[in-house]
Amino acid sequence: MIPSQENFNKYYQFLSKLEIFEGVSTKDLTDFFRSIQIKQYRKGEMVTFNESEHAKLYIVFDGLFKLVKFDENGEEVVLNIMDVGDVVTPMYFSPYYDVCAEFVKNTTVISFSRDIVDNFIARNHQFSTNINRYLAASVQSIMIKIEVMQLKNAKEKVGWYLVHAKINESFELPYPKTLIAAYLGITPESFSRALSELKKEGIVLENKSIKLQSGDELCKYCDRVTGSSCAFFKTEACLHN
Amino acid sequence: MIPSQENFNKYYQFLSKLEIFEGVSTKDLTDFFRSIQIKQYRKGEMVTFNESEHAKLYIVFDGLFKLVKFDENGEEVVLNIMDVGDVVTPMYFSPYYDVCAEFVKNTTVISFSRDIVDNFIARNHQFSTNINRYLAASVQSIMIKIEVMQLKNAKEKVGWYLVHAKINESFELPYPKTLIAAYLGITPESFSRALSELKKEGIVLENKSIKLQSGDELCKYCDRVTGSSCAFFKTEACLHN
DNA sequence: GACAAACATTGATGTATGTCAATTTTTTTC
DNA sequence: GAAAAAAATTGACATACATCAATGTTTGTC
Repeated sequence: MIPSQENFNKYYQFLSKLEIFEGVSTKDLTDFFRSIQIKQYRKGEMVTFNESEHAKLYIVFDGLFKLVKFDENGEEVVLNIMDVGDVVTPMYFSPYYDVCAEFVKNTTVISFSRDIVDNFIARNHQFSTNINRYLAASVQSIMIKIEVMQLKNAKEKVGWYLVHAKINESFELPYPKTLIAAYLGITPESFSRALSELKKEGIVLENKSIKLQSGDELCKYCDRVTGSSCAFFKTEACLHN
Repeated sequence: MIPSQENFNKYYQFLSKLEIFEGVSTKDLTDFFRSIQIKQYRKGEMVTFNESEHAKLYIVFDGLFKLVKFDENGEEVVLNIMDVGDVVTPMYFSPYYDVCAEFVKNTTVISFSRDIVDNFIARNHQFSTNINRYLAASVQSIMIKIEVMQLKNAKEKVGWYLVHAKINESFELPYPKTLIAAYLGITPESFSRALSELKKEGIVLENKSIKLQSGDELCKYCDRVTGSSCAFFKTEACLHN
């Protein structure tokens, strides 16, 4: 779908605030944004980024989806939860690597075809740098995910996710528990049991809002990268030295 | 250490064959390679890429190391096995994300400081593109790792690793079993038991060499991306359609 | 605001893989 | 090529989490 002028402005406003376009001149952006493609998906829909559909850069404008992989038995891994403003670039993946988008809400996705992106990268050094940073950040965050999945038990995983939410979303659990459980690689049952363990430590979830008894109960579940966005990072209240 | 002219040629030969320098003009490369730094590490050594040492691009010239992360209890995850020609770029990671190199053999590492790399990226578009591709490939391979670690049981993990080895290293197990076990997130004991399960299926490991009864026993453990490098990919002998 | 659908919790039970310990095999070193 | 060190195997046992099933709670829809 090619957007009308009015809609174009709406998308322009949205896109120009994203990190991957930071520092790119208004003129270049306007130009680049001319080639946006918009697509809507319904809650529950599932799309495989198969060979022919790989070659794009996708940005979530509105809604929510899971980036998942299935094995032969239909078991799924949640690679990432894609929220408004999040970016995914299967365009440089192997055409044989099938990832899949599973829409959790009705979702509007903005996409740019690979040629357009490659062309823009070639012409605009700032954008090229931004894409580098974005990819490096992806590498880092998946590495952290591996670490969490392999070293932590269920309680620690949930604790870790809660500090995350506490620091970034100010004490709100942003998604349904089932979704977070899947992201953490545990069952909803284990998630629930982990929560009741945490309750004993003074960490309570009251309709999606995190309540702490004394305030520092979650600190032991915090990693340094997440911690570095915390108001108390490296103060005497913080466990990171 | 700054290399002598003779050594410089040796490194030049080596580096110029790497994917990340593909398509870059000889002149630009020669220039860039002037700023290489060489460092040797001894088997068993461990180096944390702490804040001050993050800002580099590292290339394994010779030897072998594990890229690992430790938690508070000293438990480790092997994020990757770094072999000759492999590249790691913590330079765009958070300064608070500590990864660690654990040297499995005596190892020579070539590095470039971040300023130098950034500068080269700015001047040389081909190199910038290569770095993009390299980072995207990293994202993909870590995603595959997550998938393997979460969906497969011990036997399937080992089977998966063996197809890998079969296709890429022509029937040789490239590393000690303990190292591969750690990479797969299982104990050496489980690795060993998985191997004896596989033996029942006609897959035998005879001093680091993979012997197959009829030849297709490993196919069921193959993923499409790995498979796409196989000589029989998508032929009637292949399970991928 | 009633009903269905989705989400969440709780308990009982099973199992894959970790842990510990003893032994064998392979590799390294002098 | 003998001795020491490292790597691999095997068995007995423990356990965290998955699975299954029943029930309760929240959310969304007409």
